[in-house]
Amino acid sequence: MKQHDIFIPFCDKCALETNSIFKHLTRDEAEKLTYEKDFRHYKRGDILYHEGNRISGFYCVNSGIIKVFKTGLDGKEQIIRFAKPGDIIAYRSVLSNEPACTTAKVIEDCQVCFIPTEILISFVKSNPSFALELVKLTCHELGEANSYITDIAQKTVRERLAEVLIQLVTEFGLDEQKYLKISLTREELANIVGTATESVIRLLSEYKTDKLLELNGRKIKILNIKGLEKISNVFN
Amino acid sequence: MKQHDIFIPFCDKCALETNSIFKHLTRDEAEKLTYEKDFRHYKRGDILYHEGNRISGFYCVNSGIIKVFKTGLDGKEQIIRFAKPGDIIAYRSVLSNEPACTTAKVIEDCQVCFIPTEILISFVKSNPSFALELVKLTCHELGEANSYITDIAQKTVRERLAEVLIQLVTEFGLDEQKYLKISLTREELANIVGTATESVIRLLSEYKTDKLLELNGRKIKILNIKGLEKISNVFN
DNA sequence: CGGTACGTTGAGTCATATCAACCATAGTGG
DNA sequence: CCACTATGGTTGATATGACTCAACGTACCG
Repeated sequence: MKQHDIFIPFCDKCALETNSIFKHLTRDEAEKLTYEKDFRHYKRGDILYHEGNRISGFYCVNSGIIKVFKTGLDGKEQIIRFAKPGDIIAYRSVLSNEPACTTAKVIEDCQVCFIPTEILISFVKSNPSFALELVKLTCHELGEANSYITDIAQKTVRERLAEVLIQLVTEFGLDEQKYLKISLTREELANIVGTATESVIRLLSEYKTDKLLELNGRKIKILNIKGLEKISNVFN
Repeated sequence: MKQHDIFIPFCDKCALETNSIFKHLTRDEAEKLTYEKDFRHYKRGDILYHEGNRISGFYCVNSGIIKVFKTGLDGKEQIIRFAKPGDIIAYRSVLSNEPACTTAKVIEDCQVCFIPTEILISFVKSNPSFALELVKLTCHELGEANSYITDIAQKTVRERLAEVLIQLVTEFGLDEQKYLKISLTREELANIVGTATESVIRLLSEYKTDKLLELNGRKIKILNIKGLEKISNVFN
Protein backbone atom coordinates (compact mmCIF):
# COMPACT_ATOMS: atom_id res chain seq x y z
CA MET A 1 0.00 0.00 0.00
CA LYS A 2 1.45 3.31 -1.05
CA GLN A 3 1.73 5.96 1.56
CA HIS A 4 -0.68 8.39 -0.04
CA ASP A 5 -3.52 5.92 0.17
CA ILE A 6 -3.52 6.57 3.86
CA PHE A 7 -4.11 10.26 3.42
CA ILE A 8 -7.16 10.23 1.21
CA PRO A 9 -9.05 13.25 2.50
CA PHE A 10 -12.57 12.86 3.70
CA CYS A 11 -14.80 14.88 1.47
CA ASP A 12 -16.91 16.47 4.15
CA LYS A 13 -13.80 17.74 5.90
CA CYS A 14 -12.06 18.84 2.69
CA ALA A 15 -15.18 20.55 1.44
CA LEU A 16 -15.28 22.77 4.48
CA GLU A 17 -11.58 23.51 4.45
CA THR A 18 -11.34 24.31 0.76
CA ASN A 19 -14.82 25.76 0.51
CA SER A 20 -15.73 23.44 -2.31
CA ILE A 21 -19.21 22.86 -3.66
CA PHE A 22 -19.42 19.54 -1.85
CA LYS A 23 -20.12 21.28 1.40
CA HIS A 24 -23.72 21.25 0.25
CA LEU A 25 -23.87 17.48 0.31
CA THR A 26 -25.57 15.58 3.08
CA ARG A 27 -23.46 13.49 5.42
CA ASP A 28 -24.42 10.31 3.63
CA GLU A 29 -23.63 11.73 0.25
CA ALA A 30 -20.26 12.99 1.40
CA GLU A 31 -19.48 9.53 2.70
CA LYS A 32 -20.51 7.96 -0.55
CA LEU A 33 -18.28 10.44 -2.34
CA THR A 34 -15.31 9.63 -0.13
CA TYR A 35 -15.84 5.99 -0.87
CA GLU A 36 -16.36 6.23 -4.62
CA LYS A 37 -13.77 8.76 -5.62
CA ASP A 38 -10.22 8.14 -6.66
CA PHE A 39 -7.35 10.10 -5.15
CA ARG A 40 -4.51 11.04 -7.50
CA HIS A 41 -1.21 12.86 -7.57
CA TYR A 42 0.06 14.83 -10.52
CA LYS A 43 3.35 16.61 -11.18
CA ARG A 44 4.00 19.90 -12.93
CA GLY A 45 3.45 19.42 -16.63
CA ASP A 46 1.13 16.44 -16.27
CA ILE A 47 -2.09 16.54 -18.20
CA LEU A 48 -5.34 15.57 -16.52
CA TYR A 49 -7.42 15.47 -19.64
CA HIS A 50 -7.21 16.52 -23.25
CA GLU A 51 -9.42 18.74 -25.35
CA GLY A 52 -11.68 16.71 -27.59
CA ASN A 53 -11.70 13.60 -25.41
CA ARG A 54 -14.73 12.25 -23.70
CA ILE A 55 -14.14 12.00 -19.99
CA SER A 56 -15.73 9.68 -17.51
CA GLY A 57 -15.64 11.98 -14.52
CA PHE A 58 -14.39 15.24 -13.17
CA TYR A 59 -11.81 16.47 -10.70
CA CYS A 60 -11.86 18.26 -7.39
CA VAL A 61 -8.57 19.91 -6.53
CA ASN A 62 -7.19 19.21 -3.08
CA SER A 63 -3.82 20.94 -3.43
CA GLY A 64 -1.76 22.52 -6.21
CA ILE A 65 -2.69 24.60 -9.23
CA ILE A 66 -3.97 23.55 -12.63
CA LYS A 67 -4.36 25.60 -15.77
CA VAL A 68 -7.32 25.01 -18.05
CA PHE A 69 -6.87 26.09 -21.65
CA LYS A 70 -8.15 25.74 -25.17
CA THR A 71 -5.80 25.18 -28.05
CA GLY A 72 -6.31 27.65 -30.85
CA LEU A 73 -4.69 28.09 -34.22
CA ASP A 74 -1.05 27.04 -34.56
CA GLY A 75 -1.40 25.33 -31.20
CA LYS A 76 -1.41 28.58 -29.28
CA GLU A 77 -2.94 28.08 -25.85
CA GLN A 78 -5.71 30.28 -24.56
CA ILE A 79 -5.87 29.95 -20.81
CA ILE A 80 -9.50 29.99 -19.70
CA ARG A 81 -9.04 29.66 -15.98
CA PHE A 82 -7.01 28.22 -13.15
CA ALA A 83 -8.14 25.68 -10.61
CA LYS A 84 -6.93 25.78 -7.04
CA PRO A 85 -7.88 23.81 -3.92
CA GLY A 86 -11.64 23.47 -3.65
CA ASP A 87 -12.25 24.10 -7.33
CA ILE A 88 -13.69 21.49 -9.62
CA ILE A 89 -12.71 21.08 -13.26
CA ALA A 90 -14.11 19.23 -16.23
CA TYR A 91 -17.57 19.38 -14.73
CA ARG A 92 -18.73 21.41 -17.71
CA SER A 93 -18.10 18.60 -20.17
CA VAL A 94 -19.44 16.01 -17.77
CA LEU A 95 -22.69 17.87 -17.25
CA SER A 96 -23.29 19.01 -20.80
CA ASN A 97 -22.38 15.53 -21.95
CA GLU A 98 -19.98 16.89 -24.55
CA PRO A 99 -16.32 16.07 -25.18
CA ALA A 100 -13.89 18.18 -23.19
CA CYS A 101 -13.52 21.60 -24.80
CA THR A 102 -10.34 22.32 -22.86
CA THR A 103 -7.13 20.70 -21.71
CA ALA A 104 -6.06 20.71 -18.06
CA LYS A 105 -2.36 20.84 -17.23
CA VAL A 106 -0.64 20.98 -13.88
CA ILE A 107 1.21 24.17 -13.01
CA GLU A 108 2.05 23.28 -9.43
CA ASP A 109 2.20 19.68 -8.24
CA CYS A 110 -1.22 18.73 -7.12
CA GLN A 111 -3.47 16.19 -5.45
CA VAL A 112 -6.92 15.77 -6.86
CA CYS A 113 -9.93 13.57 -6.40
CA PHE A 114 -11.39 12.01 -9.49
CA ILE A 115 -15.13 11.58 -9.29
CA PRO A 116 -17.09 9.47 -11.78
CA THR A 117 -19.80 11.18 -13.76
CA GLU A 118 -22.63 9.07 -12.35
CA ILE A 119 -21.92 10.21 -8.83
CA LEU A 120 -22.31 13.84 -9.77
CA ILE A 121 -25.46 13.16 -11.71
CA SER A 122 -26.90 11.17 -8.84
CA PHE A 123 -26.24 14.01 -6.42
CA VAL A 124 -27.91 16.47 -8.76
CA LYS A 125 -30.92 14.20 -8.80
CA SER A 126 -31.06 13.36 -5.12
CA ASN A 127 -30.11 16.71 -3.66
CA PRO A 128 -31.94 19.72 -5.09
CA SER A 129 -30.02 22.27 -3.10
CA PHE A 130 -26.76 20.78 -4.32
CA ALA A 131 -28.13 20.98 -7.86
CA LEU A 132 -28.97 24.60 -7.29
CA GLU A 133 -25.48 25.35 -6.05
CA LEU A 134 -24.02 23.66 -9.07
CA VAL A 135 -26.22 25.74 -11.33
CA LYS A 136 -25.13 28.82 -9.42
CA LEU A 137 -21.49 27.95 -9.86
CA THR A 138 -21.89 27.41 -13.57
CA CYS A 139 -23.89 30.58 -14.00
CA HIS A 140 -21.31 32.53 -12.11
CA GLU A 141 -18.57 31.21 -14.33
CA LEU A 142 -20.65 32.04 -17.36
CA GLY A 143 -20.94 35.61 -16.14
CA GLU A 144 -17.18 35.81 -15.82
CA ALA A 145 -16.71 34.42 -19.29
CA ASN A 146 -19.04 37.10 -20.65
CA SER A 147 -17.02 39.78 -18.92
CA TYR A 148 -13.85 38.38 -20.33
CA ILE A 149 -15.25 38.39 -23.85
CA THR A 150 -16.08 42.05 -23.49
CA ASP A 151 -12.65 42.82 -22.09
CA ILE A 152 -10.73 41.04 -24.79
CA ALA A 153 -12.89 42.61 -27.46
CA GLN A 154 -12.66 46.14 -26.19
CA LYS A 155 -9.57 46.66 -24.09
CA THR A 156 -5.97 47.13 -25.13
CA VAL A 157 -3.29 44.62 -24.23
CA ARG A 158 -1.84 47.08 -21.71
CA GLU A 159 -5.17 47.30 -19.93
CA ARG A 160 -5.80 43.57 -20.00
CA LEU A 161 -2.40 42.60 -18.67
CA ALA A 162 -2.87 44.91 -15.71
CA GLU A 163 -6.29 43.43 -15.14
CA VAL A 164 -4.97 39.89 -15.30
CA LEU A 165 -2.33 40.71 -12.71
CA ILE A 166 -5.02 42.07 -10.41
CA GLN A 167 -7.11 38.95 -10.89
CA LEU A 168 -4.13 36.79 -10.04
CA VAL A 169 -3.58 38.78 -6.88
CA THR A 170 -7.25 38.36 -5.97
CA GLU A 171 -7.31 34.67 -6.72
CA PHE A 172 -3.93 33.53 -5.40
CA GLY A 173 -2.79 36.35 -3.17
CA LEU A 174 0.63 37.72 -2.25
CA ASP A 175 3.19 36.31 0.13
CA GLU A 176 4.76 38.30 2.99
CA GLN A 177 7.14 40.04 0.59
CA LYS A 178 4.29 41.01 -1.74
CA TYR A 179 5.28 38.44 -4.32
CA LEU A 180 2.46 36.97 -6.36
CA LYS A 181 1.88 33.45 -5.05
CA ILE A 182 1.31 31.92 -8.45
CA SER A 183 4.32 31.66 -10.71
CA LEU A 184 3.77 31.73 -14.45
CA THR A 185 6.01 31.92 -17.48
CA ARG A 186 5.79 34.99 -19.68
CA GLU A 187 4.24 32.81 -22.31
CA GLU A 188 1.52 31.68 -19.92
CA LEU A 189 0.76 35.26 -19.00
CA ALA A 190 0.52 36.01 -22.71
CA ASN A 191 -1.86 33.09 -23.10
CA ILE A 192 -4.22 34.47 -20.51
CA VAL A 193 -4.16 37.98 -21.88
CA GLY A 194 -4.35 36.79 -25.43
CA THR A 195 -1.24 38.44 -26.80
CA ALA A 196 2.35 37.68 -27.81
CA THR A 197 5.01 36.74 -25.26
CA GLU A 198 7.16 39.68 -26.33
CA SER A 199 4.34 42.09 -25.66
CA VAL A 200 3.98 40.80 -22.11
CA ILE A 201 7.70 41.20 -21.53
CA ARG A 202 7.69 44.75 -22.83
CA LEU A 203 4.62 45.75 -20.84
CA LEU A 204 5.89 44.17 -17.62
CA SER A 205 9.10 46.12 -17.91
CA GLU A 206 7.07 49.23 -18.62
CA TYR A 207 5.06 48.64 -15.42
CA LYS A 208 8.37 48.14 -13.65
CA THR A 209 9.66 51.47 -14.94
CA ASP A 210 6.46 53.00 -13.62
CA LYS A 211 7.19 51.47 -10.20
CA LEU A 212 4.03 49.37 -10.25
CA LEU A 213 5.93 46.13 -9.72
CA GLU A 214 9.36 44.51 -9.50
CA LEU A 215 10.55 41.52 -11.45
CA ASN A 216 12.81 38.76 -10.17
CA GLY A 217 12.81 36.17 -12.86
CA ARG A 218 9.44 34.55 -12.76
CA LYS A 219 8.50 36.12 -9.46
CA ILE A 220 6.46 39.30 -9.61
CA LYS A 221 6.41 41.70 -6.68
CA ILE A 222 3.35 43.91 -6.65
CA LEU A 223 4.17 47.43 -5.49
CA ASN A 224 1.13 49.45 -6.50
CA ILE A 225 -2.19 47.73 -6.97
CA LYS A 226 -4.08 51.00 -7.28
CA GLY A 227 -1.82 51.94 -10.15
CA LEU A 228 -2.55 48.69 -11.90
CA GLU A 229 -6.26 49.17 -11.37
CA LYS A 230 -6.02 52.58 -12.91
CA ILE A 231 -4.29 51.18 -15.98
CA SER A 232 -6.74 48.33 -16.28
CA ASN A 233 -9.80 50.54 -16.31
CA VAL A 234 -11.84 48.36 -13.97
CA PHE A 235 -14.64 50.00 -12.11
CA ASN A 236 -16.54 46.86 -11.32
CA MET B 1 -59.35 42.95 -22.25
CA LYS B 2 -56.67 43.39 -24.85
CA GLN B 3 -56.63 40.98 -27.69
CA HIS B 4 -53.26 39.47 -26.91
CA ASP B 5 -54.47 38.24 -23.56
CA ILE B 6 -56.55 35.68 -25.43
CA PHE B 7 -53.52 34.23 -27.14
CA ILE B 8 -51.33 33.46 -24.19
CA PRO B 9 -49.58 30.31 -25.31
CA PHE B 10 -49.79 27.19 -23.22
CA CYS B 11 -46.31 26.35 -22.04
CA ASP B 12 -46.46 22.65 -22.75
CA LYS B 13 -47.46 23.31 -26.32
CA CYS B 14 -45.02 26.18 -26.85
CA ALA B 15 -42.20 24.16 -25.31
CA LEU B 16 -42.62 21.45 -27.88
CA GLU B 17 -42.97 23.82 -30.80
CA THR B 18 -40.03 26.02 -29.93
CA ASN B 19 -37.97 23.25 -28.42
CA SER B 20 -37.53 25.16 -25.19
CA ILE B 21 -36.19 23.76 -21.96
CA PHE B 22 -39.68 23.60 -20.49
CA LYS B 23 -40.45 20.50 -22.46
CA HIS B 24 -38.80 18.67 -19.56
CA LEU B 25 -41.45 19.82 -17.16
CA THR B 26 -44.22 17.52 -15.98
CA ARG B 27 -47.76 18.24 -17.06
CA ASP B 28 -48.58 19.76 -13.70
CA GLU B 29 -45.53 21.94 -13.71
CA ALA B 30 -46.24 23.18 -17.21
CA GLU B 31 -49.74 24.08 -16.13
CA LYS B 32 -48.44 25.93 -13.12
CA LEU B 33 -46.06 27.78 -15.40
CA THR B 34 -48.84 28.76 -17.79
CA TYR B 35 -50.79 30.07 -14.86
CA GLU B 36 -48.02 31.96 -13.11
CA LYS B 37 -46.22 33.55 -16.01
CA ASP B 38 -46.84 36.92 -17.56
CA PHE B 39 -47.18 37.33 -21.31
CA ARG B 40 -45.67 40.48 -22.80
CA HIS B 41 -45.14 42.25 -26.11
CA TYR B 42 -42.09 44.32 -26.96
CA LYS B 43 -41.20 46.45 -29.97
CA ARG B 44 -37.87 46.87 -31.70
CA GLY B 45 -35.64 48.96 -29.49
CA ASP B 46 -37.42 48.10 -26.25
CA ILE B 47 -35.28 47.02 -23.36
CA LEU B 48 -36.27 43.99 -21.30
CA TYR B 49 -33.75 44.50 -18.55
CA HIS B 50 -30.68 46.55 -17.84
CA GLU B 51 -27.16 45.54 -16.88
CA GLY B 52 -26.58 46.02 -13.17
CA ASN B 53 -30.22 45.70 -12.14
CA ARG B 54 -31.55 42.94 -10.00
CA ILE B 55 -34.32 41.13 -11.78
CA SER B 56 -37.21 39.25 -10.32
CA GLY B 57 -37.57 36.70 -13.05
CA PHE B 58 -36.47 35.64 -16.48
CA TYR B 59 -37.88 35.52 -19.98
CA CYS B 60 -38.78 32.81 -22.44
CA VAL B 61 -39.00 34.03 -26.02
CA ASN B 62 -42.13 33.10 -27.93
CA SER B 63 -41.49 35.11 -31.09
CA GLY B 64 -39.03 37.73 -32.30
CA ILE B 65 -35.34 38.28 -31.70
CA ILE B 66 -33.53 39.86 -28.78
CA LYS B 67 -29.89 40.84 -28.49
CA VAL B 68 -28.08 40.37 -25.21
CA PHE B 69 -25.06 42.58 -24.68
CA LYS B 70 -22.66 43.98 -22.15
CA THR B 71 -21.72 47.62 -22.13
CA GLY B 72 -17.99 48.16 -22.17
CA LEU B 73 -15.86 51.27 -22.09
CA ASP B 74 -17.27 54.38 -23.73
CA GLY B 75 -20.63 52.62 -23.82
CA LYS B 76 -19.60 50.33 -26.64
CA GLU B 77 -21.84 47.28 -26.77
CA GLN B 78 -20.44 43.78 -26.83
CA ILE B 79 -23.13 41.45 -28.07
CA ILE B 80 -22.93 38.20 -26.15
CA ARG B 81 -25.72 36.30 -27.81
CA PHE B 82 -29.12 36.45 -29.43
CA ALA B 83 -32.32 34.93 -28.18
CA LYS B 84 -34.93 33.55 -30.54
CA PRO B 85 -38.14 31.59 -29.98
CA GLY B 86 -37.63 28.88 -27.38
CA ASP B 87 -34.59 30.54 -25.84
CA ILE B 88 -34.57 31.80 -22.30
CA ILE B 89 -32.69 34.91 -21.18
CA ALA B 90 -31.70 36.41 -17.87
CA TYR B 91 -31.74 32.97 -16.29
CA ARG B 92 -28.05 33.33 -15.55
CA SER B 93 -28.55 36.25 -13.19
CA VAL B 94 -31.63 34.70 -11.68
CA LEU B 95 -29.88 31.44 -10.90
CA SER B 96 -26.56 32.84 -9.73
CA ASN B 97 -28.46 35.37 -7.69
CA GLU B 98 -26.38 38.21 -9.05
CA PRO B 99 -27.47 41.46 -10.70
CA ALA B 100 -27.88 41.23 -14.47
CA CYS B 101 -24.50 41.36 -16.16
CA THR B 102 -26.06 42.15 -19.52
CA THR B 103 -28.75 44.25 -21.13
CA ALA B 104 -31.44 42.71 -23.36
CA LYS B 105 -32.80 44.77 -26.25
CA VAL B 106 -35.36 43.84 -28.89
CA ILE B 107 -34.12 43.52 -32.46
CA GLU B 108 -37.31 42.18 -33.96
CA ASP B 109 -40.69 42.76 -32.32
CA CYS B 110 -41.27 39.96 -29.93
CA GLN B 111 -43.60 38.21 -27.54
CA VAL B 112 -42.11 36.80 -24.40
CA CYS B 113 -43.23 35.14 -21.22
CA PHE B 114 -41.93 36.55 -17.99
CA ILE B 115 -41.45 33.94 -15.31
CA PRO B 116 -40.82 34.82 -11.67
CA THR B 117 -37.60 33.57 -10.11
CA GLU B 118 -39.34 31.42 -7.50
CA ILE B 119 -41.03 29.32 -10.14
CA LEU B 120 -37.74 28.44 -11.75
CA ILE B 121 -36.14 27.66 -8.41
CA SER B 122 -39.09 25.51 -7.42
CA PHE B 123 -38.83 23.50 -10.63
CA VAL B 124 -35.13 22.98 -10.08
CA LYS B 125 -35.95 21.65 -6.65
CA SER B 126 -38.94 19.54 -7.56
CA ASN B 127 -37.82 18.15 -10.89
CA PRO B 128 -34.27 16.75 -10.97
CA SER B 129 -34.25 16.01 -14.66
CA PHE B 130 -35.32 19.56 -15.39
CA ALA B 131 -32.50 20.72 -13.14
CA LEU B 132 -30.11 18.58 -15.07
CA GLU B 133 -31.28 19.99 -18.37
CA LEU B 134 -30.84 23.47 -17.05
CA VAL B 135 -27.33 22.65 -15.95
CA LYS B 136 -26.69 21.18 -19.38
CA LEU B 137 -27.92 24.31 -21.07
CA THR B 138 -25.74 26.52 -18.94
CA CYS B 139 -22.71 24.30 -19.40
CA HIS B 140 -23.21 24.29 -23.12
CA GLU B 141 -23.36 28.05 -23.19
CA LEU B 142 -20.24 28.17 -21.06
CA GLY B 143 -18.46 26.02 -23.60
CA GLU B 144 -19.45 28.40 -26.34
CA ALA B 145 -18.25 31.36 -24.33
CA ASN B 146 -14.89 29.67 -23.91
CA SER B 147 -14.62 29.13 -27.63
CA TYR B 148 -15.45 32.72 -28.25
CA ILE B 149 -12.79 33.90 -25.85
CA THR B 150 -10.22 31.88 -27.75
CA ASP B 151 -11.45 33.19 -31.07
CA ILE B 152 -11.41 36.82 -30.10
CA ALA B 153 -8.00 36.43 -28.52
CA GLN B 154 -6.39 34.64 -31.42
CA LYS B 155 -8.17 35.34 -34.66
CA THR B 156 -8.05 38.39 -36.87
CA VAL B 157 -11.10 40.53 -37.46
CA ARG B 158 -11.37 39.16 -40.99
CA GLU B 159 -11.56 35.62 -39.69
CA ARG B 160 -14.00 36.47 -36.93
CA LEU B 161 -16.42 38.36 -39.13
CA ALA B 162 -16.61 35.41 -41.49
CA GLU B 163 -17.18 33.13 -38.53
CA VAL B 164 -19.93 35.35 -37.16
CA LEU B 165 -21.71 35.31 -40.50
CA ILE B 166 -21.59 31.53 -40.52
CA GLN B 167 -22.96 31.39 -36.99
CA LEU B 168 -25.81 33.69 -37.98
CA VAL B 169 -26.62 31.43 -40.91
CA THR B 170 -26.60 28.43 -38.59
CA GLU B 171 -28.72 30.08 -35.94
CA PHE B 172 -31.22 32.00 -38.04
CA GLY B 173 -30.99 30.48 -41.49
CA LEU B 174 -31.46 31.86 -44.99
CA ASP B 175 -34.65 32.66 -46.82
CA GLU B 176 -35.49 31.30 -50.29
CA GLN B 177 -33.27 33.88 -51.94
CA LYS B 178 -30.34 33.02 -49.68
CA TYR B 179 -30.71 36.18 -47.66
CA LEU B 180 -29.73 35.97 -44.02
CA LYS B 181 -32.94 35.92 -42.01
CA ILE B 182 -31.65 38.15 -39.26
CA SER B 183 -31.08 41.76 -40.15
CA LEU B 184 -28.43 43.69 -38.25
CA THR B 185 -26.85 47.10 -38.58
CA ARG B 186 -23.16 47.28 -39.41
CA GLU B 187 -22.61 48.56 -35.92
CA GLU B 188 -24.32 45.53 -34.43
CA LEU B 189 -22.19 43.24 -36.53
CA ALA B 190 -19.15 45.12 -35.27
CA ASN B 191 -20.37 44.67 -31.73
CA ILE B 192 -20.52 40.92 -32.10
CA VAL B 193 -17.14 40.64 -33.75
CA GLY B 194 -15.60 43.13 -31.37
CA THR B 195 -14.30 45.64 -33.87
CA ALA B 196 -15.09 49.06 -35.36
CA THR B 197 -18.06 49.65 -37.63
CA GLU B 198 -15.80 50.85 -40.41
CA SER B 199 -13.82 47.64 -40.31
CA VAL B 200 -16.99 45.60 -40.77
CA ILE B 201 -17.98 47.72 -43.75
CA ARG B 202 -14.61 47.34 -45.40
CA LEU B 203 -14.46 43.62 -44.84
CA LEU B 204 -18.01 43.03 -46.05
CA SER B 205 -17.22 44.81 -49.26
CA GLU B 206 -14.05 42.79 -49.55
CA TYR B 207 -16.09 39.56 -49.20
CA LYS B 208 -18.42 40.97 -51.81
CA THR B 209 -15.53 41.57 -54.20
CA ASP B 210 -14.52 37.97 -53.59
CA LYS B 211 -18.04 36.87 -54.55
CA LEU B 212 -18.71 35.37 -51.12
CA LEU B 213 -21.82 37.46 -50.61
CA GLU B 214 -23.96 40.26 -51.97
CA LEU B 215 -25.10 43.34 -50.11
CA ASN B 216 -28.48 45.03 -50.43
CA GLY B 217 -28.53 47.55 -47.68
CA ARG B 218 -28.95 45.68 -44.47
CA LYS B 219 -29.77 42.43 -46.21
CA ILE B 220 -26.90 40.03 -46.76
CA LYS B 221 -27.12 37.36 -49.43
CA ILE B 222 -24.80 34.46 -48.81
CA LEU B 223 -23.27 33.15 -52.02
CA ASN B 224 -20.43 30.97 -50.83
CA ILE B 225 -20.51 29.48 -47.35
CA LYS B 226 -17.52 27.26 -47.99
CA GLY B 227 -15.51 30.32 -48.86
CA LEU B 228 -16.51 31.99 -45.63
CA GLU B 229 -15.59 28.88 -43.69
CA LYS B 230 -12.21 28.88 -45.32
CA ILE B 231 -11.61 32.47 -44.31
CA SER B 232 -12.86 31.88 -40.80
CA ASN B 233 -10.49 29.01 -40.11
CA VAL B 234 -13.07 26.83 -38.40
CA PHE B 235 -12.44 23.16 -38.30
CA ASN B 236 -14.71 22.43 -35.37
C1' DC C 1 -37.66 70.39 -45.23
C1' DG C 2 -34.50 69.72 -41.64
C1' DG C 3 -33.17 66.15 -38.52
C1' DT C 4 -31.46 61.79 -37.13
C1' DA C 5 -29.55 57.37 -37.83
C1' DC C 6 -27.00 54.57 -40.74
C1' DG C 7 -23.63 53.57 -44.34
C1' DT C 8 -19.40 54.49 -46.97
C1' DT C 9 -14.76 55.94 -48.15
C1' DG C 10 -10.14 57.93 -47.54
C1' DA C 11 -6.11 59.20 -44.97
C1' DG C 12 -3.20 58.98 -41.13
C1' DT C 13 -1.69 56.84 -36.87
C1' DC C 14 -0.56 53.60 -33.50
C1' DA C 15 -0.58 49.47 -30.92
C1' DT C 16 0.74 45.12 -31.41
C1' DA C 17 2.49 41.14 -33.97
C1' DT C 18 6.24 39.21 -36.24
C1' DC C 19 10.89 38.09 -37.12
C1' DA C 20 15.48 37.64 -35.74
C1' DA C 21 19.28 37.54 -32.80
C1' DC C 22 21.13 36.74 -28.43
C1' DC C 23 21.68 35.45 -23.47
C1' DA C 24 20.87 32.58 -19.27
C1' DT C 25 19.78 28.43 -17.09
C1' DA C 26 19.16 23.80 -16.29
C1' DG C 27 19.00 19.16 -17.52
C1' DT C 28 21.02 15.32 -20.39
C1' DG C 29 24.09 12.07 -22.13
C1' DG C 30 28.55 10.65 -23.59
C1' DC D 1 32.94 17.16 -16.42
C1' DC D 2 31.89 19.28 -20.52
C1' DA D 3 29.49 19.86 -24.73
C1' DC D 4 24.73 19.76 -26.20
C1' DT D 5 20.12 20.89 -26.28
C1' DA D 6 15.86 22.69 -24.80
C1' DT D 7 13.38 26.20 -22.64
C1' DG D 8 12.54 30.60 -21.26
C1' DG D 9 13.63 35.55 -21.25
C1' DT D 10 14.99 39.87 -23.47
C1' DT D 11 15.67 43.41 -26.93
C1' DG D 12 15.58 45.69 -31.41
C1' DA D 13 13.90 46.40 -36.03
C1' DT D 14 10.19 46.18 -39.05
C1' DA D 15 5.62 45.31 -40.79
C1' DT D 16 0.80 45.79 -40.65
C1' DG D 17 -3.87 45.15 -39.02
C1' DA D 18 -7.11 47.72 -37.24
C1' DC D 19 -8.69 52.06 -35.10
C1' DT D 20 -9.66 56.84 -35.34
C1' DC D 21 -11.08 60.92 -37.40
C1' DA D 22 -13.33 63.33 -40.79
C1' DA D 23 -16.15 64.13 -44.59
C1' DC D 24 -19.90 62.95 -47.17
C1' DG D 25 -23.86 60.24 -49.04
C1' DT D 26 -28.40 58.16 -48.30
C1' DA D 27 -32.82 57.14 -46.52
C1' DC D 28 -36.48 57.59 -43.72
C1' DC D 29 -39.58 60.29 -40.61
C1' DG D 30 -42.37 63.73 -38.54
